[in-house]
Amino acid sequence: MAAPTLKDVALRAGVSVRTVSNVVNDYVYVADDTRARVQAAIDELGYRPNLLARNLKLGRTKMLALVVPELDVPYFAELARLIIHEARTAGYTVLIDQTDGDERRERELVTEDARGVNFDGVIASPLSLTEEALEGRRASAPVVLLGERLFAAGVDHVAIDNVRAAREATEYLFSLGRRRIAAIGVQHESTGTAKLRTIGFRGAFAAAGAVVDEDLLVEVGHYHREDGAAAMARLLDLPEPPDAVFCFSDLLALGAQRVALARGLSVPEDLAVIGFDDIEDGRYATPTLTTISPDKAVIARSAVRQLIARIDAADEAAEPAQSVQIEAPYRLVVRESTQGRISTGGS
Amino acid sequence: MAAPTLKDVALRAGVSVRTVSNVVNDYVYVADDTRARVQAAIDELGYRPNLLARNLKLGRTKMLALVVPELDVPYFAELARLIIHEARTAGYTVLIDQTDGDERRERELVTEDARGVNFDGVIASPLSLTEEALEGRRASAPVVLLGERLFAAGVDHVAIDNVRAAREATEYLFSLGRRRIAAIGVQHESTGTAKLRTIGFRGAFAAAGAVVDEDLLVEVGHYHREDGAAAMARLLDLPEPPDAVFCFSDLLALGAQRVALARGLSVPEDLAVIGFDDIEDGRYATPTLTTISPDKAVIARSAVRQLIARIDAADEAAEPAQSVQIEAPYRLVVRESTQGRISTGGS
DNA sequence: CTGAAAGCGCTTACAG
DNA sequence: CTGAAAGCGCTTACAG
Repeated sequence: MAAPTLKDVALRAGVSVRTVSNVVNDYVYVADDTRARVQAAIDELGYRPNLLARNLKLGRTKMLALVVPELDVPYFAELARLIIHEARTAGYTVLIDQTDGDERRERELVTEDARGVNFDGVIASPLSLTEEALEGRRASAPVVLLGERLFAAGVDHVAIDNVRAAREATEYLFSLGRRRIAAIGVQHESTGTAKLRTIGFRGAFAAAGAVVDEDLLVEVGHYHREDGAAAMARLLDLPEPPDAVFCFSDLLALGAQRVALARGLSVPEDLAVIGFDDIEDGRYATPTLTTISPDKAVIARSAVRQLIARIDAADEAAEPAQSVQIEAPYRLVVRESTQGRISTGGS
Repeated sequence: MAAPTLKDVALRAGVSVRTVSNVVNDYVYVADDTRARVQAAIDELGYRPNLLARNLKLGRTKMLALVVPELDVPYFAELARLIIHEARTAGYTVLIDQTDGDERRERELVTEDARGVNFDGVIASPLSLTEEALEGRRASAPVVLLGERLFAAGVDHVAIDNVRAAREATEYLFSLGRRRIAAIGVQHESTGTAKLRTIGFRGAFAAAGAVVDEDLLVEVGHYHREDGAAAMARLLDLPEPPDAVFCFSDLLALGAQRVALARGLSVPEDLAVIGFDDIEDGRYATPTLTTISPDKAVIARSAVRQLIARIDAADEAAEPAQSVQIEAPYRLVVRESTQGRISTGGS
């Protein structure tokens, strides 16, 4: 009843465990007849190698940890899907650590010593990780960070140019003739994405020679639909409501759009809405959502490959190489929420 | 540079590894001063137990595998979030296996011998697993299945009563006075959810003394937005289009609704739409989506607890207990897509 | 091409 | 309450 071991197979095939191991691991120098005999024993016994023992011996697990704040945020779910796919292609399984945005857990997972642990490396999309936390990091498992750019931290990153993307989104709204342009998603506490996108937003105003009405910059606790909804409600209660809004995530945009529509506004006629992330949701909303679309496939692929390269490099005990900053492409995807209208006519 | 081991700590504290292990594992019978001395050594060395070694020794990993077709389908993402949360509460980490609906992979993960593997148990939400596959299963790791009911298979299940839920949804449409009621989501190949919901749908017709117009039953390849959109387009091209549609998932419903709106129909005036799953998406769509809402928290909690109970029972080597069928509650959530309208007026 | 043997770092039955 | 020692099931340097 106990699972057959390498030793059981060796006994049955009349060879040493060494040879069985060689067969199991497709080692080349095994005589054909030996291999056949061993394979027969394996099949008869239904032998399957014990991964736990292999892990201990080799010191690696062929598992990657993916650290995300919330798996049910579509952007993370879509990214997770791609990352799992890439990892699988490379022979790795993904273990998900959901932090719920808890900074302490993010920090632990990314900065703590991770030797002898169940994964070989970490891909993390931190919400609130500070540069200081990263400076003091003593993790032995390689880490690749997603979606932020905390320079000087000596950690590999994959991200789009958030400043430029945000500026493009805002400039596009200017180009439509909008003048009272709001932004939803500012976070003063943030060291990351929110700050960069705010800089881009302001940059577009500067370039247009326009002045930012600070009342139109709305801070949010999270990047969820409900935060977008609450923010929009506040904006619409202003004496002079906006005629366009740039939301720092598609979820914020969908929440904002919902409130605008529910209050009887026409989108885009009365209010142009643009989001960020290009989640599938926005492609089926009515109106469909204009958005900044980061190339998630490139982000996932780059992150997995870079991480695995680090893992392999660690095996060869080379000196720690320079940290790498990978810039993924993005594009502005124009849909109905800023330009078209659905065929129902209206207004 | 090498990570400190139990032995290093023992040497430094002047005790045996046994004692260090006792301290690390909070074994009660350790003298206070011994404990203090060992703890000091642990802190000085920065010792952290090697999980890989512990796994091998104990034969378990405190990891659960979650097998889902696609992580970026919101229903699975929301469920995954809850499952990860529950697992964490119980001291388990979750490893995600994404099958892309590939039946072979589903089968392998659920039915193969899983001794000496990186997880202690499996929660699976199979798309195409057949009863036969389950009959022949020789997995040693416990399995809990989600969302289907393949009786007689001797595997634990957690599911809502899909037949009753589907009938209720359909009866509700009848109660609104709708008569040409379509269904999107039929799958003739399916052994699971789709079949059960179809039965419920037909049951409502039977109860109402109405005849199902087979042209209004639309089969789909997947339960995605695009499938719902394509199905709706077909229905609207019918000489006598439906006045209501029951979609077997919210994604199908959102796709269907999008097409209806884009063609200038009013929802719910011209077409009532009801979905299944209650994903957050539907709560912010315009109009908001009426749906069957399975209690995902209960599903996640029941699944994790049942699985862990099996894992613990296996430790005690009791005889394999009867399989358990856990029925989770659900409710019909009525929103704008079947009754209200947004304040913009219209029609 | 293959064998005998060490060792990865833990946990724990057995003594005391 | 603690020690000395075996063993979980692999991989692999060392010989031959």
